[in-house]
Amino acid sequence: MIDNTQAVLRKTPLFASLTPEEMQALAARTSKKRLQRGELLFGEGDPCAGLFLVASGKMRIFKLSASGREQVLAIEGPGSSFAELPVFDGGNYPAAASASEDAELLFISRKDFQNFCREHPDVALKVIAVVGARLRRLVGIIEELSFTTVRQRLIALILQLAEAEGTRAKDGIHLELKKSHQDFAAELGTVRELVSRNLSRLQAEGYLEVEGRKLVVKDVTGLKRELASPE
Amino acid sequence: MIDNTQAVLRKTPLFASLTPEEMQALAARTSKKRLQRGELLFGEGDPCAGLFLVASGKMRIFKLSASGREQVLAIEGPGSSFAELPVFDGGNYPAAASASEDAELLFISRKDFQNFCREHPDVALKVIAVVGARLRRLVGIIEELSFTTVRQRLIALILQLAEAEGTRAKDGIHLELKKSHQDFAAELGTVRELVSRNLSRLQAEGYLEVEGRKLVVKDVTGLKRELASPE
DNA sequence: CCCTGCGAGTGACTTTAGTCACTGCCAGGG
DNA sequence: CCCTGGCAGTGACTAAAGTCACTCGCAGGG
Repeated sequence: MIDNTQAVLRKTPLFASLTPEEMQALAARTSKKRLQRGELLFGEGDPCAGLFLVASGKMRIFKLSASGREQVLAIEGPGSSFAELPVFDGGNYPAAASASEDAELLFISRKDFQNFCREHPDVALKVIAVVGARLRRLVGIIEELSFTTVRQRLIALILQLAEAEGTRAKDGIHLELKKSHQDFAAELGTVRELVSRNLSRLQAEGYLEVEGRKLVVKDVTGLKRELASPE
Repeated sequence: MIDNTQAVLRKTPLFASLTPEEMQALAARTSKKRLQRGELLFGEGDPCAGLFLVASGKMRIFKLSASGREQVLAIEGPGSSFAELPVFDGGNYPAAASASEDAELLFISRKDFQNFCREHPDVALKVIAVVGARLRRLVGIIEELSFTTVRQRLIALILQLAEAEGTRAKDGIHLELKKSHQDFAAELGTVRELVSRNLSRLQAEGYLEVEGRKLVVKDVTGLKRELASPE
């Protein structure tokens, strides 16, 4: 499993450009962590211990409201890093992280990472690039929350999933949902019931076929039209 | 006005730690720009020309929706920089920027700034810190949009303004609003009418005294209670 | 095999948000 | 002095969003 560590580093944009020796050095400073689906890695406001890399599985970065609602900020898969930021500014984690699938992580302590950055200035530039991408995504979330309806966000999410993991058939694109409505609601910034209802409604309107967690997207262009038109 | 340039650099966190010679070198590469209140500096999606520093006035960074609504992402005053990000990742500006007050800016072209960063690795670390702060603010906006009502956001904004620029009197904290309801609506992610209505309602409930653009916050603790309690 | 618990679907309802249309106010320019 | 244009307030309405309270179905554990 140890040589695996370097493979993970190589797949992570932050470190992909390191020489084998540098990787070796860095790999020696990582530790492993396993999480089961649903397990919490850290909570919002926890002091920042260091940086995490996703080796396998998926991590969910989210905010939790006083009333128990969740808002997902990001879902990070293999090759992604997260919590880079508090490592630098010394603040606490601004959001919580839990495993949305069983996951394996690599951990690098704050100190080690900071030292490493000082010795490898180009890594700092990579950090900026990664953080920049994250920032763009957050701006996207704000845009969606501020300008669009739950219905539109749901449609956008479905189209995205269909594109990414759907299989084309002659009656439409088949798609298997891997999460509960609850989870989708958290990603869309709403509640379970609205996901359920909007799915039903989209089905009633003929855009979709819903059967349990299996979806058939029947009218992609129609859905896209829904996104574009203001009503 | 030219020596002024260095004063601005010194006030900007990104460059505050440079030596006088470095500042000199950098100052030589900046150009000035003046904007009148309301003037647009760049639009969303424009290709990124470089980095801007605020010398005086205020800049509003915002998103514009298809239907004409605005959502403010940040307001940057003297000493702030903005558009650092696209400088690095080469993408377009993710949002638009306009002057919310008459403003003077310093401009540094993408190339110059990149070269400068390469020669001064510690500046790159500063960039990370600045971007980190920005990211935290965006997460805050998402949290507000997702979890709170317009009413609560308005209350939070008023309390913030009262704290920052209000004057204490025995009938409450006096506060002069410097922007239109329209502008506040854009900051809160809603529409003019709701700002107007919610202000009236807060007055009716005895929390505020509204008279044109003059506000008297009469019950700070009551308002804070409104923020905490879910209803 | 029953019980339990989670996830899903839905009806009925309340509350917020947003839209439209109009009125009124005031400041500045012609 | 009138006209115009930007800003503010509000009534009346529609439409989203969210809440509450159930019911149903199914999978797993005891």
